[in-house]
Amino acid sequence: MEKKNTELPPGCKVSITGLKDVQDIMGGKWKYRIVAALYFVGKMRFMDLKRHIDDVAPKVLSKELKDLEMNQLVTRTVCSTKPITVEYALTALGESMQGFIQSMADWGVQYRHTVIKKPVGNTLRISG
Amino acid sequence: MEKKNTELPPGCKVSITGLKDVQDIMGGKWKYRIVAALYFVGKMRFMDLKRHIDDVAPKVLSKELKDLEMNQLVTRTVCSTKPITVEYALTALGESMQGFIQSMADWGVQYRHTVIKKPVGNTLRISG
DNA sequence: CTGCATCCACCGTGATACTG
DNA sequence: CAGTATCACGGTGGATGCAG
Repeated sequence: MEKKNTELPPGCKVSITGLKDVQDIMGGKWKYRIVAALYFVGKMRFMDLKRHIDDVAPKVLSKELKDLEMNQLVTRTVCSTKPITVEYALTALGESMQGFIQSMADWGVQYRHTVIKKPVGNTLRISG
Repeated sequence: MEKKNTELPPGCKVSITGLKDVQDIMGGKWKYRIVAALYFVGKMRFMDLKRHIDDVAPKVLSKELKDLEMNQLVTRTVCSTKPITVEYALTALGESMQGFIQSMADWGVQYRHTVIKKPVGNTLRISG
């Protein structure tokens, strides 16, 4: 099995594997928004989350949450209330993403300022 | 035009717009790897890049590069050599992404350690 | 309220072959 | 060498309806 020359220089510190893992875990259109919402708002029920996040289709939200739960970034708690409700919350692991998510968002804001030159709005809404 | 309740708490510092911008710009399967390769290896020709990055199909690599160029993250320089060659390099803007890309990759490595519990390899190849 | 089932349209990705 | 053309395929996201 022939190895191709895919080596990076010795000083290289970035892990492509790490990048790919993150892309797998956070793939899809909504995961970053879900995590951000849960981080800043705290645990939420399904419909609250849905309303916060641009009215994503329930099927899609459900799937995204299931993915996040499987990867141990979110917990799902069923409350035995009258009509059943379910609460979602970030795990410690999920919260630990805030660091680079923040960096990413900040870069995006900076990019918008310097390149797109259009306002960010007031950066305080989940949708838009 | 009815506004939905999509407000985040006043202390919120993350910009969803910023996140979406980054997702738009860096969408697709290969862009992070391309940027990482160009960052650590420096300017490269098309085929070199292709070889570095897991032998991605030329059509796909071409498209990704065109996207990155359009968003001013890479430059494309045609060299009038015998058979024409083209060099791709990061712009300052592209290099400025290294910060959060690094954070993201590091988080991914940490995640792999604590959750997947499988080795990262030696983190020094673009593919794999 | 939650979220699954079904159906469907679209796009991203990929293999291969070909042109300048 | 640096791409483009063509074709094919699967996954993702979305609409709607229904079930626990």
